[in-house]
Amino acid sequence: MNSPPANFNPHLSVDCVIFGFDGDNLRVLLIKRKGRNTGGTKAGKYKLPGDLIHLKEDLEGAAKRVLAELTGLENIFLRQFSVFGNPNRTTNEEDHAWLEESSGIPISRVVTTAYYSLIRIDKSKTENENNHHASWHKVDELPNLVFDHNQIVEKGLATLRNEIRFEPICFELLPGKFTIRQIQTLYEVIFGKELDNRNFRKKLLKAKYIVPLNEKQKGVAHKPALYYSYNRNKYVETREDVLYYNF
Amino acid sequence: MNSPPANFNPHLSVDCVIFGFDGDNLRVLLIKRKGRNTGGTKAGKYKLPGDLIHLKEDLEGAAKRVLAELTGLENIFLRQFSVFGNPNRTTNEEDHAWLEESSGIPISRVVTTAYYSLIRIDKSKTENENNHHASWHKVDELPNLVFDHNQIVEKGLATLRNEIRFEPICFELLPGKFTIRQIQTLYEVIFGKELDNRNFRKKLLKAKYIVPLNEKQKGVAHKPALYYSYNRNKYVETREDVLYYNF
DNA sequence: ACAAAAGTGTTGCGATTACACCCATGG
DNA sequence: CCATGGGTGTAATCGCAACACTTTTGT
Repeated sequence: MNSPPANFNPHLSVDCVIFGFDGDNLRVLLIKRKGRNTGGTKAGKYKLPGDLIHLKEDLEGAAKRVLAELTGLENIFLRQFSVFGNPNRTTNEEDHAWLEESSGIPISRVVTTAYYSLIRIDKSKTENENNHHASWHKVDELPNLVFDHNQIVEKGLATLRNEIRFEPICFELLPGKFTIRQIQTLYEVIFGKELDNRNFRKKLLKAKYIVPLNEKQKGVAHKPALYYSYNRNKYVETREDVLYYNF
Repeated sequence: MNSPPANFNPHLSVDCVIFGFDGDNLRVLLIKRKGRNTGGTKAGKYKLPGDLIHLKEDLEGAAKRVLAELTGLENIFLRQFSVFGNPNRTTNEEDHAWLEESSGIPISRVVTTAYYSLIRIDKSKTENENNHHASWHKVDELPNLVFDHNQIVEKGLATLRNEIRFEPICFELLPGKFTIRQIQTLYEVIFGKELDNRNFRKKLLKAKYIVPLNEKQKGVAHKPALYYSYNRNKYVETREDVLYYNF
């Protein structure tokens, strides 16, 4: 009925859990599914950004492609964390119909490799600048997603929660200059609990890769905070993992 | 030229890095590749146990199937750790020929999901009891494996090294009753360094899930060691992670 | 002057390290 | 009685947790 696979493999996909931090909340970038059904009653379920893998394409390459299309950014933090291959993950009727329709080929089961990615919201294309109907959603107030995408987010979040304790990857989520308080808030929302701020700064500022700038906040109605920046080289050289949170 | 896929998906496989501990060394279970070439000049390269995924089969199910066939064991420790999907991972000519021959179908690129598994060598079928030409190899003296299997082992080992620091999974590798020294040796070979045995026991024996038995070693030419066993329930109940090695 | 968030030090406790000798057994 | 590896305690140090007040700014 349909022609054989054209440029992509009908069994393999990547999906990206893209995290961003708006200063108060950890958010995930979702897109609204396009397709015939969009106008119907069940219009526009949300899904994770993802795509089938092109023939001859690397998995990570596919993830980067999806990311670049969506956010306009290259060289962003990207890490594989799991594979989802349950044979009935795509058997929900509506989901399956959409799959075949949007890919144009008959599809039985899709195994997806899941990546999580950390981006600076301010650097990304805004929600309206791309034509993917993308939007940022609070990670703890997500709508129902297609397939097993809720599960994928959950596992991606668990991975982030774990890895951020040992590696200074939080800076991928923060602007180029930031205050210590911003880092602390980020940790607090990721761990879901408050941290003692004296102890937090003490620990954090031992890290030589967090360097103070000669610049303070402006226009705030309280003592302005000092800005810092992250020196990746200092981390790579020394590999000192001062961040070691046992929450 | 060939008939379409019969019972399995030609793009998806699982591979298992099966670790065992013989009392002195960490070992990996390898099988010798069967096929026409076996008799030829380049006879019998080693590979990881693995297989293509059956249609409608779960990824983890496939890994369990491979494991059960090979070792005769069910319910063994199994954990997904990565996906390898580089499009030229199977392009080595010899490897690729073997792939198509043994599967009977034309194959372009195979994405494999890698699992690592911990088993008690003594409980497994012996090397001769199965007909897969399986053998245990010291993890630091592996031969050249097919495809990217050396890389897969390396990453599996790195994962094990990390996870064993936080979870009491070492018992999966030890016999039902064991001495503290055995655990220590296991950690030493995995971390590749010696540990202070007074401090090691002190830390270890705080864990309530390691319970002393009323039995000692017999027939050793020195003070016999006390045997202990692992109480999984005590761990699951309390989740006390006393194992916390910062090697 | 007031509100609001930034920034700062000390003390007690528990965990980690370093380190050396006696014990039980088989041969 | 000797060789072998099992098993034990203490003291010094380090890192972590708990905790409250002063500073700087805008209004």
